[in-house]
Amino acid sequence: MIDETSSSASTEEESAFLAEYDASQYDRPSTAVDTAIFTIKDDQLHVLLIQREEHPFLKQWSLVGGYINMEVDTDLAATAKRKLLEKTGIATPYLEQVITVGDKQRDPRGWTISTSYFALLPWEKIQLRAGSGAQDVTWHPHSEAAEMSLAFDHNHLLTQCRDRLRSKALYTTLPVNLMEGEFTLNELQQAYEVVIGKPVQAKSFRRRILSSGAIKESGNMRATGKRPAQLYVKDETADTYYFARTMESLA
Amino acid sequence: MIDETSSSASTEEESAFLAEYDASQYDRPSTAVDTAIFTIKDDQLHVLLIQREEHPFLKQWSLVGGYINMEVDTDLAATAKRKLLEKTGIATPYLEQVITVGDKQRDPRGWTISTSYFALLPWEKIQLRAGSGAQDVTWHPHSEAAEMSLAFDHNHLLTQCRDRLRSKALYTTLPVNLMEGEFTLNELQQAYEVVIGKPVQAKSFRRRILSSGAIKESGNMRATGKRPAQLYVKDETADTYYFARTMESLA
DNA sequence: AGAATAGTGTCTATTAGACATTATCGT
DNA sequence: ACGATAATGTCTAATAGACACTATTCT
Repeated sequence: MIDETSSSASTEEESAFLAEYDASQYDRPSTAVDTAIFTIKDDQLHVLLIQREEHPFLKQWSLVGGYINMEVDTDLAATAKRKLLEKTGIATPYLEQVITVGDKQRDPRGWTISTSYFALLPWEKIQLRAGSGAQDVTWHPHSEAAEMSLAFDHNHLLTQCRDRLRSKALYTTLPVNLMEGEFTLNELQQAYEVVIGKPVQAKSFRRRILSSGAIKESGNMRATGKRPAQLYVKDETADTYYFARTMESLA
Repeated sequence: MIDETSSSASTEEESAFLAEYDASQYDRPSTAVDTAIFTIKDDQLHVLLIQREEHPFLKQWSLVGGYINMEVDTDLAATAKRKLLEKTGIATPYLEQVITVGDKQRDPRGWTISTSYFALLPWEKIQLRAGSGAQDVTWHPHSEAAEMSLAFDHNHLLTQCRDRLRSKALYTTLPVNLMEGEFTLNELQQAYEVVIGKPVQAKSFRRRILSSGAIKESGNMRATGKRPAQLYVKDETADTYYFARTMESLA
């Protein structure tokens, strides 16, 4: 059921309207994109933070983000990816939009909007790049970051991103995105446990993961002293798998 | 772990910076909020659409939305609620943020952002208000709306909202928000079936809902011809309940 | 009694939890 | 053989699906 007047995205009348339209004449909130970049390092969930070099919140730590550049960013995710590439050198992370906040209070300069994402990176891949002006960009254990006073409402955004990640780890194969190359099932299980914050049953875990199709045997074994472990790699053709039941996860 | 320089949201230096800051000097995307307002009417999922009175997409149907008014809207949800109140007279619907889209193409005037929400309303409560200028605001069956060519990328936003609603109906008590006052379990089951698009097992459904604590017996019975049915009301003190397992829903 | 709608009994199927047991390595 | 880590066997628990069956009303 197409409306009669619908397909006219370029009538003369509309062209005239657009020609006179001045995009900058109305007051608008400023718009940013902020990403909680997660990785696992030393058996702990870490998040990448940047120390601000400008007001407001000068010197305070913040998520990786910045304003949309309407010249170069084709869409919102492009802004997130651009900042991520600048700071970590990684172009194609797992990236998921979480929540958009916008109000009068979160920035002392007035009404602002920020769309938050979280990214998952395998630690091995990362080579940090000092930002312009030797900006301080460093990994913080999530537990510590959560206790810090971050810039803007980034504590809130970080919590939202963290909760989403933890919750999805209970019923999806998302944490597979934290792995790189070949890995054992026990290593993947550890990644899950770090994300969830609790141990999981090895047997249940293996049953679920292996039936999900998210990973496949690499053919090789890891010989680390005792009984060698089967090595797996991500099945790049597989989407994130959603289980019909959530894991309870142990006390 | 508080950074030494962190709590200084009002140093002299920062005050000076803020005083000189001119919020309008930078180019920014325009920012809107659009809501898919859902209700069930005649055993079909309906969505409220508005016929646009302005360019671009003049005369085409769109979701209920509009620009953020930085003067009156305290936050993003306030914009959604303001528009919803204007069109439906309802102030406190169930409202959930779904996705934020932003790119160069979705509006011919250039880079724009829209944050989408969906709202759930019981049909009985609604009294439509013709908008300013006798604007055309009407309910459309979702199946028809999905076939129409909506303004901007509202087909995409509608799909996202619809998918989120359907998906959550399989493992939460969200559809309870579509009910008003007293209702029978069969009526609630029908609401679920309309949202999901498939029939569900009565026995499983009753087991789940009654164990969720989302509703409680009203004490009254509905006498509609045959065996009378127990009437229930929402338990307003209960949050949306998340089941540990997803319903399969029948073919 | 019969029809219609409300609601239950109960059996099966699936899959997670628990945890004992076996498998395979290095020394 | 022993210790350690990898992996499996298998029993129980929880809950969804299927569907026959009972309950309550009206005519």
